[in-house]
Amino acid sequence: MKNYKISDNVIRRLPRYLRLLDEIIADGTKRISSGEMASLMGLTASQIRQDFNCFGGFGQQGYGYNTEMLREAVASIMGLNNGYTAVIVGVGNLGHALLRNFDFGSCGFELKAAFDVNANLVGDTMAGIPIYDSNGLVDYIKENDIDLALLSVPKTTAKPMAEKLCSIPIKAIWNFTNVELTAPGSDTLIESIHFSDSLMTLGYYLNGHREDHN
Amino acid sequence: MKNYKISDNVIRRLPRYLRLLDEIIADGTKRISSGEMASLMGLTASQIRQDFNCFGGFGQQGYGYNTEMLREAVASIMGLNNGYTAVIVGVGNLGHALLRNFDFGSCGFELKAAFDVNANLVGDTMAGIPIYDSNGLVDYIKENDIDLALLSVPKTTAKPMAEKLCSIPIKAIWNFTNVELTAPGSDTLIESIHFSDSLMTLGYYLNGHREDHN
DNA sequence: TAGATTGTTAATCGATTAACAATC
DNA sequence: TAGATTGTTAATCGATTAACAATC
Repeated sequence: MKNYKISDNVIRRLPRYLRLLDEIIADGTKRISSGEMASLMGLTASQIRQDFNCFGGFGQQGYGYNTEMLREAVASIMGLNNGYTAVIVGVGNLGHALLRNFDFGSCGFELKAAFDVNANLVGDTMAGIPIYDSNGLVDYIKENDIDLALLSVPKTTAKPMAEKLCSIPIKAIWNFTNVELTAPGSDTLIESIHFSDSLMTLGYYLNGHREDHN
Repeated sequence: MKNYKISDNVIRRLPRYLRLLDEIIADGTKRISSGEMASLMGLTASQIRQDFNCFGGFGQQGYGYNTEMLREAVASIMGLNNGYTAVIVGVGNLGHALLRNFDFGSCGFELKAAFDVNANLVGDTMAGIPIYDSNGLVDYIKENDIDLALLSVPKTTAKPMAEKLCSIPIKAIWNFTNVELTAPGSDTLIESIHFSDSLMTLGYYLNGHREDHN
């Protein structure tokens, strides 16, 4: 593993490689060349080889890449076997849907608990996940050494809650609140899913600028 | 409006500008310089001026930008006033949550209807939105000239459903299925929200590579 | 071995940053 | 007017693509 900075562009292609590899492994494909991957994904073979060589050589000249070995290498880079732990903060419609639907395990995370202020929810168990009172959140994170908080509270409480989490500090926040969050003076990583940014981007391309999306 | 290609990087910053502008307009700020925006957003003043100048000059030398004018300019570029129409395809947990929670209007879209195969849901109205049988989806889109389908069906039906939508063709698909979709031979725009890509990226940065996220 | 395909260096392309003249 | 800040051109930086020697 090299020490120089690997660009975020490369990192964000890794999950796509993983997705492709899972698909072709399920089909029984044992080996693949960078050229084949390229045409399946709409990238160049050069770029794919460059990407993997940021982390070391996973291929073999004249042969290509062993799909299962490559899959394991990418999984390991992404920390999929690190047993990260997560909690959900805010069990409204969206938190609820993610709790029930989202496969944390396939991303290397174990969902341990959920937290809400709503007394009607507190004490319940949903899909095997206990829902606790938000008052106990900070202590729970400290005591159980939780890595990540999925933040799905209402917009109005997003910033104070994020600040509280950063001050623990928790290692990472996965932000679904559609509020721009920063972690000044804290090491907490913040990764946001901004639904509206994504939809507005589509609005732009629908707005007569469709030449070149995808 | 220029005719050369504007990069996707620029487009994806526009919603962030909009978010900032909404925030400072709410605070009563009437004008702002590129330098002030830059420090609030962690960008450079140069980049901000370059971004806006892709679409024409919205500022005034010696003064800066009028926040409300700039907000309107960005909104117009993103097509926020175009009255786009949308339907939800698949009313499971996630589709349900988006139907109830997500503010389509603030992105320039009007949610018209939802579709599902589940007979228990068909005929209901949720948050003012009727739920119809999926059998009627294609006709509904054609007859009502729907611009966008939010795709939140189970993984297994994602590809065939996407193909069906592309063959109409619908103008855009907003893909929440976590399946890689393409629209070969069709003009349909596809924009995907891959939750797991986002979470795996966090996994990477948690995995001892934290130097430089954000 | 000959053919294929990687790993890696070099060339190109595009995006960001810096600089500054124009101008409000 | 003088000061401030844009719009825009030029310089830099980084990412992608091309080329090819290494090697399985």
